[in-house]
Amino acid sequence: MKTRKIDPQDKIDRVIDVARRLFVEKGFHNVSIPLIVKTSGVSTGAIYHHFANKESLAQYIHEKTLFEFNEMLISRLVGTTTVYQKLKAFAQLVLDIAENDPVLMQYMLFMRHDEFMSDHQPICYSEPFVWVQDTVAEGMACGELRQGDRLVSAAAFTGILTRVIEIRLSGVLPASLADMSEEIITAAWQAIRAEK
Amino acid sequence: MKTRKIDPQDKIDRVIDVARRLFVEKGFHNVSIPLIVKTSGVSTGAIYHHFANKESLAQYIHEKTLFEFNEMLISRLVGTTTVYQKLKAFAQLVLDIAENDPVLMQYMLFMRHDEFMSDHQPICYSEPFVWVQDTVAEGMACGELRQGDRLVSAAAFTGILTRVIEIRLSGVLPASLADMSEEIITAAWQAIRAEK
DNA sequence: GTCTATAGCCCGATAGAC
DNA sequence: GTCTATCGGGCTATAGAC
Repeated sequence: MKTRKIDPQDKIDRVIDVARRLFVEKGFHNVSIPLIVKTSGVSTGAIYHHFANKESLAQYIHEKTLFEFNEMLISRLVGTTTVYQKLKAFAQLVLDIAENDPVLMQYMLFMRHDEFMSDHQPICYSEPFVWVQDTVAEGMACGELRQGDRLVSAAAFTGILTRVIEIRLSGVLPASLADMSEEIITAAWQAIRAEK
Repeated sequence: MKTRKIDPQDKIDRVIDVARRLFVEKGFHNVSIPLIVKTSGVSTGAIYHHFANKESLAQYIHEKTLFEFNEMLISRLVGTTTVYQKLKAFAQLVLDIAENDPVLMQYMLFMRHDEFMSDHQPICYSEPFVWVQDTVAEGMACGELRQGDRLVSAAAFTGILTRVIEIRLSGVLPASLADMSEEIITAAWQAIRAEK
């Protein structure tokens, strides 16, 4: 079996990683192609050979990121049955990602997708967030959760998580989310569960 | 008393209003001076006469917006005594603003301040959010709130509000926040209050 | 497929008349 | 104080060699 000299995919993967990090750090319009070229070590020509333009690159990164997150969620849900278990698995996942792959989480939470997607769907319509809404609806139906508007309860649950992650990633919260996860998940659950 | 012909302040106020709306809608770097000129009807020269550069304009808007919000909070807190009353007043304020002055709320929640302020303080350090943290600490001390990390509880309370506002302002939540305020504030309170 | 060089555009900021 | 006209610079995207 011949060893391939240099996989072209390596270059493009490097571009994608670097560009996603830079987009998150500086915002789409503060990241120039020359900067991506300098940071990734891949030339302008190579980038434009793979992507029609800067928007296409950003859109590709967007889809790839959502897909990765969704795959992780699906694998975490294996074996969960109650609404509590499912939502806890979701919460644990986002807290884990925030600590271990902060760029992915920052992209999901803070990226202004409308800067490169004119017909942009709000992120609340992306699969994982629709899943939270459906799970919340299920919890209301079976009495585990307080009755009410499913959008509001879903937003309450995710809002706690995202805001805690936000203060952690901005450096305000000194403790790691792993250490605080029990307390965070308790707060999120109290916000939506049915009264005893 | 003479009537002034044209108050120069009018022009500059129009620039500030227009620029804040455009910054919120499109982001700092997607708003060009020519666009502000066209939208506000005030010329390039007039803008640069009042502001050293585009960053200065954005910083002025930033300070003005935070100041306005803080003033509103202070006036809403008059007469409140318990931690519940105080936090409810805060919640009611942000929900009211989100419905009545969405640009102000969008600015507070979604603006990337680091695009025009290099030494930018995270917004969680701004006066109103520090106030929430202090109030939460007060509630823990007197037993109204569940014991725990004050940053986490404060983030839980504000996170519910901001996420609900986010889905409302993005058009996903059809019901007005005024109609949902009781349910929203209940969720936020349940997240942090002491067990009965 | 990948590179360098550069065309063409729009921006922020300035100059100078009024 | 306000205007129009314009300069210099950095950007996206392309051209053409290898």
